[in-house]
Amino acid sequence: MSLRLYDTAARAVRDFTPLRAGQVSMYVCGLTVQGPPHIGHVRFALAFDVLRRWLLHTGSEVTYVRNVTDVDDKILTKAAAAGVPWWAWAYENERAATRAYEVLGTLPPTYEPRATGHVPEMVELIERLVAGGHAYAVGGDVYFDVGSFPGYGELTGQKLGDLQPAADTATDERKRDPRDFALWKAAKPDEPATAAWPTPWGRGRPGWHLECSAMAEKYLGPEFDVHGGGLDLRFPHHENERAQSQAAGDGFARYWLHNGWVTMGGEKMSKSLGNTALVDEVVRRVRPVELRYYLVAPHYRSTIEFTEVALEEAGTAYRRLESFVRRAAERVGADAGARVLCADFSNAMDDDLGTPAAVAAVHETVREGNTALAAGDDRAVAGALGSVRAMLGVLGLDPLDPQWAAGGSDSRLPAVTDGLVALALEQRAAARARKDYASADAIRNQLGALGVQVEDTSQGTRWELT
RNA sequence: GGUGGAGUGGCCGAGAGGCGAGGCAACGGCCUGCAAAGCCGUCUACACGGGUUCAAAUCCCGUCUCCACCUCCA
Repeated sequence: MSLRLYDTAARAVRDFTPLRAGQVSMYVCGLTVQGPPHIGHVRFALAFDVLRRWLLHTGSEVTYVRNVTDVDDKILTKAAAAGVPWWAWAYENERAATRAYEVLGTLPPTYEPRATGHVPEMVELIERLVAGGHAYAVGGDVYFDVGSFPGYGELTGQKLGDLQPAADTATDERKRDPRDFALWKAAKPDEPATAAWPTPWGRGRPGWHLECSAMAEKYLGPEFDVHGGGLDLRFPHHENERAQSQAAGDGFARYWLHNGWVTMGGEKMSKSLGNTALVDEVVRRVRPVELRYYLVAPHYRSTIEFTEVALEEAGTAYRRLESFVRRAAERVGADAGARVLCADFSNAMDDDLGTPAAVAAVHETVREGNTALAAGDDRAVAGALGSVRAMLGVLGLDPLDPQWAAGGSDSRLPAVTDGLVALALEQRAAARARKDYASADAIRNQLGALGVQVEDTSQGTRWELT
């Protein structure tokens, strides 16, 4: 069986055959860096990280481009409200996004272009569209002429006549058709001069959709394999990208993939609804790897209703897997066992990244491994360990991966240390009370050897690290 | 109004005509000095009403509820 993926454009699962065998090109819409990312913002990164890992595992090279939208209306508004330059606001939030991607163990993209770095490419693309009769300038704005592209609406099954007219009243009368969308926006007097670039149509800034068309072509060529992003990007963003690029003569994306929502209280997680959980905050209470398990185990196209109970359950389930891997590694060595995947796992992954069934396969292998562990069958333990690590690796969840191995990041450790030292000191106090000074001194010496210096004061015993 | 998606056992969460996904919780057992972990077993569900079929959670018709997009949005 080979990989099959659900293609939004086809509204069906299709066999996946890349343009060039063994070399997959992916463009994934990244974040508009207008604020720190919440759990919902980050799901797409995990979903496409799993796709990438699966492609890599099955022997493909993957060129993965994920953009950063670092100039747009919201960035300008929010930065102005905060009294900060828009570029500083954008960069601060870009760093927050990068931290979130990293803490959840996503592989870094092959390249991560910023919109502001690609104005010349965008201008060129607009020129091609104007020359081809697909775009027109009005004042300093340039609009895409939706009527000039017969395929408009095909991606999402929209008919032009059924669309609700756009609500951007200010520019309405300048458009030939209310559904025409901005490729380029003229600079406005109240916007910072630094947020405008010179073009043949005057100074201005990019319309949102244009950047992806321009950057995808620059880094992946006129036609590439996978274009991904969140569900909400289907329309208008991806419909518009597709229209621009194809009107300009590019083949553009061959498969369109969209991930589902993270909801809270039944509704899409979003700042305006106030139902968000920031990645930074959640990761303080829950180990990042457990959060990753929680977000990766359900199917990427289904909705995840974010609840504390479900998050805890995911943690428990993950710890079961982790516990087997650790115990098995102690027994037979971390690298023992062939790294072969279960057939069930591979079949599940090939079937539109069926992570739920894939995770079930991991749990079953762990059960076999636990049985082998109890029976003292080291060969079987090694087999299960190699297999489990390989499968978890594909999901980015191998507990022994250096990404997760650093125990120092576990926030519970200081409390554990306090408790352990207190425990030792209680034993020592008990020994002193019965005048067993040999035992008391032995405890003090052992603690000292670990760098814990014990001092008996009139206020009681205290300790510090030397 | 248009387009798309969802409703599954105590909970999470898959599946998509017939063989009890998986996990969490609970209960019983094995193991264990006790516990934990682990293993075995129990709990047989698919929003509602019709229909098709030997057989429907899965297909068809209808109904209800919820969500998303059509304006910025992962």
